Amino acid sequence: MTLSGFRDYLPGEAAVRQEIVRVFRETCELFGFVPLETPAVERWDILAKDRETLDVIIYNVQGSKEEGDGTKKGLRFDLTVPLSRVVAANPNLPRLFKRYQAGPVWRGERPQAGRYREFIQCDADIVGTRSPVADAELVRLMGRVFERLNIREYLVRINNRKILNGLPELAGFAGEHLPEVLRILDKLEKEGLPRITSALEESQFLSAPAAGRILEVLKVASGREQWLSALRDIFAGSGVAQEGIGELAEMGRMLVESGLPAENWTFDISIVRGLAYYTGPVFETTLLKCPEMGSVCSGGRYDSLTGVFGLNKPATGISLGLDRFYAALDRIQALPAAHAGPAAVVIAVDPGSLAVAGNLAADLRENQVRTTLYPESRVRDGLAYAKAAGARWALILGENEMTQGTVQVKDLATGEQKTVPRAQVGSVVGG
RNA sequence: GUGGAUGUAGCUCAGUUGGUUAGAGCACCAGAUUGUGGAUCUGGGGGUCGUGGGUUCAAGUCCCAUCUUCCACCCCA
Repeated sequence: MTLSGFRDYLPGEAAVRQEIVRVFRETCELFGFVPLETPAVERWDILAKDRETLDVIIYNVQGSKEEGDGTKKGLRFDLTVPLSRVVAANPNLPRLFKRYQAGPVWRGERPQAGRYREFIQCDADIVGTRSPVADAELVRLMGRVFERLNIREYLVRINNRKILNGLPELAGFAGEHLPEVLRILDKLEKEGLPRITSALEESQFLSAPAAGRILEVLKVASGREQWLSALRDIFAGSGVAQEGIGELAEMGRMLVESGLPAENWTFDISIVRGLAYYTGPVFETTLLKCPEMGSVCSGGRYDSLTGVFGLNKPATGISLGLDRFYAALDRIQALPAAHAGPAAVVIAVDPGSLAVAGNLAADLRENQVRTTLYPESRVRDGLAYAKAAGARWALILGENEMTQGTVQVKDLATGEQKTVPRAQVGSVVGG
């Protein structure tokens, strides 16, 4: 029995999860990223550096009696803060640092479907450039991961915090109330424009004209070229917003050139992102067939986070939530196939044949065939194991075969069985 | 963290206003078949009814607590 929000992954599920991570890693390397690994446990002041409110979700780590020091520590709740720490602590890293990392993180929130207390994040980050080209590369990278997993029906929605930062100026409300306003905008997709409209109109922080200006922005909602030009007009007087719009325009051009299909991305003013450290472009990805699972992959630019640790470098990153992604794919029956378990099972008829069977298994493995040597000389059980394990071939040998120098090769998919000379087994099973 | 549902065999579930040794299908195991799985037949094992208390002559059924999973809020992958 596991703790609430913590789970075991039995082989069938674990194999598929690892397959997804494998695709993620390969794609990252194809995009020129290098791996990074950091500890699960971090000093508390590092984790809580950016936001005191995060305290509520950070797991406390008591440490052992033996270690005895009073350092307060906790489990990492994301991979971005540790990355920022590493970057700040290692000034000799390449000026342009592209790293990927897949590993567990912990958050003490109430579990729900696709939402756990321990979950794996697959992160790709680019440190050392302010160019929106980097943000576009991250979106393209994750698009590639989706494509390789045969997921075509997904949508990356992109916004820029700089545009949202122009809202107080545009609508005429105090900047300190922006977080409240953003919380309302964030619910646009979930609750719909009518409810958001009344929420804005009823807000204590907003005058009627202010609410009206915000609604004007909301009506543009999402789009690509038209969206950009509409916002350019609305935010004509705001320098920050214009800067943000310009960055998105460049991102958009790069996405088009990268070959990301137009139906897979859009700009959307209601994408906010809760984490406070975002400063520029932000993105969220949902599976169109499973919108109720929410964002399975998201991220954004955090140009000032490394500064918190003493070395100021711009950075942008994206993160695929493996567990939620898996839960969503499972729900829409789109999980990738995973090859795990033996392709061939070698079965000895009698104890005297086990050694020769072991030798045959070694040969098959030498030929890259995933092979189990059935450890007992019981044909019935060996075949049952082979079937249950999903193996394609059963290779049976006993005294008769040993004297003839042959092996019985049974194709478990068709039930066909034939006598094959020992030397040819590799070509039959391998091909 | 707040509010609300849920929990019976490995899985999906049934179980009548509390009333004898708690059932079904699938799965599993054994035999028919001591060198051949998946079909068929016959037989079989398996549940302290999530856990712990309480009410009652009697609790799967009622009450309380606790845990799990799920839903909403919050937050987010």
